[in-house]
Amino acid sequence: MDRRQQKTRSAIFQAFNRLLEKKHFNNITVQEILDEANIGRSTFYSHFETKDELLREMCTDIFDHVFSHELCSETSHDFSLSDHGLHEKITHLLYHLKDNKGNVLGVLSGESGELFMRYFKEYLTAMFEQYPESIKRDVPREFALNHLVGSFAEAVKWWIGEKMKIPPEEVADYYLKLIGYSS
Amino acid sequence: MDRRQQKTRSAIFQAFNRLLEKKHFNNITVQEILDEANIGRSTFYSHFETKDELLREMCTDIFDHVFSHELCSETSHDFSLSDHGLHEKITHLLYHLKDNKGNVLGVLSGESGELFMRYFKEYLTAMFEQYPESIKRDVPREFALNHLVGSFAEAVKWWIGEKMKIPPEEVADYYLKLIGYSS
DNA sequence: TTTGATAACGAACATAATGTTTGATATAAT
DNA sequence: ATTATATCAAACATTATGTTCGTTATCAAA
Repeated sequence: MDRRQQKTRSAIFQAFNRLLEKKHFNNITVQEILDEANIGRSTFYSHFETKDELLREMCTDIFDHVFSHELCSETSHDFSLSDHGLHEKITHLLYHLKDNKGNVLGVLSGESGELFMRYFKEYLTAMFEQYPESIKRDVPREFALNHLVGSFAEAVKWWIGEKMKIPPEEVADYYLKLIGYSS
Repeated sequence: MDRRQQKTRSAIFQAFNRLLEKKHFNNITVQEILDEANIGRSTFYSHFETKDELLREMCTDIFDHVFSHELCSETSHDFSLSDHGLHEKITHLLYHLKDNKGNVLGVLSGESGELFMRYFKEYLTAMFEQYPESIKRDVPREFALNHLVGSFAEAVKWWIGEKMKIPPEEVADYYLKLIGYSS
């Protein structure tokens, strides 16, 4: 990819991030992004069709990074399933989120939380599906999966709201207790 | 209040509701509301400052109605706590939501659900606090309560997304199983 | 280092939605 | 019947979105 494209793309992302920390997604105009990123109007539209697509792409970038180890370690070797239990996986994920603090998490706890959460949940669904034993069987699968994903996402939101002061291991502990998971 | 005001106010609410059933809040224009309600532009703006405020007012209307029984039955007589277990209470609540189908469905769709969920969770927190046995004790109280409230709200959202085709009793069953609650 | 390709620029433009102002008309309260 | 005011329609200002186009700057490859 052309260096120029990389440069403007990342300029847009950074500008967008800065704005998202301050105001709600809906109240951010394209013009503000242009000013903050210091790029031309037509340039923006040659990269993203709409503001929504910008958010979508930014979210996938972030989560691809946060979930990268998780997913590839799972799909590449089979034995990793026994290597890493759900507890370790969750802990690992929380550490990643903690690392990403500056860029990303202001958004998640901030005003545009729901939009961000939607993408987060997509990734979480894929994750939990790799741990069939976590999905209770005396309840419809979709319902149980939705419960796991939703409650974990809520737990993370709460944790972030509490400034992540509880250690990841402990959060994982609490969560697994509440969903009745025994490794 | 002037009859004329009542008339247009309710005309706006009804029109808005009809539109919310068909399309997403964000994609509804004021013009469409005007056409559907058959009122003048300036009339709308003499009632509501923005489209968001219209949604907000409609939400409070709905919740005042849906939760009225719950709240008054709890605060008025003490014995109701022993009369109704958590299972019955949840079932009751779900039936109320189902009655409000049209309204709730529209309001909950997409990002419009944010407001709905916030109000909903406030009520739910109060509700779960009346059932101390539902809050697991080997986990910080705030974490556990957040889990109950968040996961129930998610379950309801899912249920509504599924057109409420599962009977309330069954949803209550599933949910209580997942949080490990034994009446 | 030259050259051909293309990304970025910026200004102008079309389109669409929001919200305001106006003075005339209709309807309510008393 | 009179007074107050809600509604109306139409025009208007404003703001944001997304597109177009000719120019300029930058890149990658020979």
